[in-house]
Amino acid sequence: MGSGRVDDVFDALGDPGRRSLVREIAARGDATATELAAELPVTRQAVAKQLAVLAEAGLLRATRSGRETRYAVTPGPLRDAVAWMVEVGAAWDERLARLRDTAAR
Amino acid sequence: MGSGRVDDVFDALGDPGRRSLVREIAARGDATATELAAELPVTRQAVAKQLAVLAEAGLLRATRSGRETRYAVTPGPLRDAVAWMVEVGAAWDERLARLRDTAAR
DNA sequence: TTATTACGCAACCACACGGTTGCACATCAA
DNA sequence: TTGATGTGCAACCGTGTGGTTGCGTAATAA
Repeated sequence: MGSGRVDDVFDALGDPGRRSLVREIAARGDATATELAAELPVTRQAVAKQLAVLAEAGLLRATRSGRETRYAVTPGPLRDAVAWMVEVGAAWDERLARLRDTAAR
Repeated sequence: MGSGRVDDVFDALGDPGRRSLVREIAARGDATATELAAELPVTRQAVAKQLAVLAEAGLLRATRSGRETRYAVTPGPLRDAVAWMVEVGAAWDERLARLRDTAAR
């Protein structure tokens, strides 16, 4: 169950840098590669690469307007990943199943 | 918040093979490296290495009895990871609500 | 127009890491 | 004891990938 998309999400979230990007974008609402790179010790191209991976995994949505491309968080895949964790956890600990209510919302 | 332990969990779950191991152990209840490797196209040492990573992240608990070491899932860290995802998702939702208010005006 | 800004793409590089082989030690059965 | 089984540790290897530099192009500003 839910292995296809969920796998991509975990792969994408497997990198600390990418997790920071998701966190930052979620906090800002949206952002461009240039904006994000401005406050990081890496180049814009590096950030753009990671944003591409996140977008490929479905975690971000890219919208180009004029000469800039803005990225925003797509909560759907996150919910799938949460479901996976709850599922695995539920097999071992029924207490975790209660989180399903909170997460499913 | 939620950066220390959660980061280890995502790093550990970032590998497809390790996710399979967690899934399998959760289904069995517990298992040893030898048992798991018996049904995989990799060596016991490879499995043992991954189990060590998972245990280091707090996802597994190792219990040695006699000459065998059995691993079982520890649900705590999974809960933290779920919390992180819900948190990020919530931040997005909040932002979205704010945009909705602005647009309605 | 010219200059500037923001992207995207393509090589290239270095290092982390998953996997392997080999070996030594501990435990249980004979 | 001897033999089989289960681990753990160390060294080595190949590759995936995050990061960089460099360049070409589209969109705004002057």
